[in-house]
Amino acid sequence: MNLEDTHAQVGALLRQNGQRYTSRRVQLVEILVAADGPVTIQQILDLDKSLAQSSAYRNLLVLEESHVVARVVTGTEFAGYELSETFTGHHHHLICSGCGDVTDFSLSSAEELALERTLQSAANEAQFTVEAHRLDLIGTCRSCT
Amino acid sequence: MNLEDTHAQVGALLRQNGQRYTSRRVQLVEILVAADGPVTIQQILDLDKSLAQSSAYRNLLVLEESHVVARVVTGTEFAGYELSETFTGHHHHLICSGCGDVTDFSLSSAEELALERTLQSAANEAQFTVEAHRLDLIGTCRSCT
DNA sequence: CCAGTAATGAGAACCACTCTCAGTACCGCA
DNA sequence: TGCGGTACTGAGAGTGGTTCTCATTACTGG
Repeated sequence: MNLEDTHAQVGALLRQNGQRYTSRRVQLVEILVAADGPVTIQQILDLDKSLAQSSAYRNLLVLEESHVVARVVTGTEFAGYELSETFTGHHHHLICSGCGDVTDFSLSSAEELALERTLQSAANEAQFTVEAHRLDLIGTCRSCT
Repeated sequence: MNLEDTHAQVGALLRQNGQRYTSRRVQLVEILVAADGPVTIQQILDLDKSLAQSSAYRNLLVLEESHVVARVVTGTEFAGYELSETFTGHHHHLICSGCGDVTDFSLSSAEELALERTLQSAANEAQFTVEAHRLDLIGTCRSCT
């Protein structure tokens, strides 16, 4: 999805929730678009010195409630935020235990389908209704090897 | 693994780390053995009123460092603790978005092997060295349906 | 242009978690 | 069995990421 369409769709999602697509929120979305994985609040504040911490948290919450961004908890540390799968497509995370960096990766649709089938049957056994799955790899990234 | 063996092995792991297996730690392990999923600090404190909060956190940290327990971060909420996979076997989590409850489930070894092969090849592409994977299902549990 | 309402920034408040420290329990050793 | 040293414990204070409050500012519909 190109940047223009992204902004248009974010605006639509926000308006559906009775929210405005203000310049602060545009800035946040652009930061997230530029990243190839979840971004922490601290990184966002460093990238945009004029943004108040409270505004960052508040707007990310609004964006989360409008399903524009997703909050990602990778470890014991801080939370990160990334665009929701509506924009990024379904994906998973490579979490480096050395530097804490998180990057996205995807499985092929065949692999993903096989995984979903497996998970569905496991969930059926436990009488659990699946809404989503979360799959992360923990290990060492290229630059930490 | 039966309770006796569990305590013996926990004791061994702790001694390897220069730690003692005190009565407080025995209590913690017994609480975790009785659970069928991660337990929060609050639940532990409720189950054992005589345990100081600081002792709970400190001992869980010691047990974690000795690879007896694993800290599990399921959502935006609090952390939970469970016995490490040495004791429970490799497993995954069913996370109920309704009540927040977390229960364990496992895949068959064939399914698990297939998953690992898929993940390994995806990681190779990204030049990422895999240490572990984490797979959770988010949805609605039986009693919240 | 003018309410009325939503968004913003600065700082205070909150709360899960960690640290400090004085008192207690345990272990090795004679 | 007693003794010294070290680890463990509990109570409370401290820390830091996150959330709340509120006065000010910026939209938006009429």
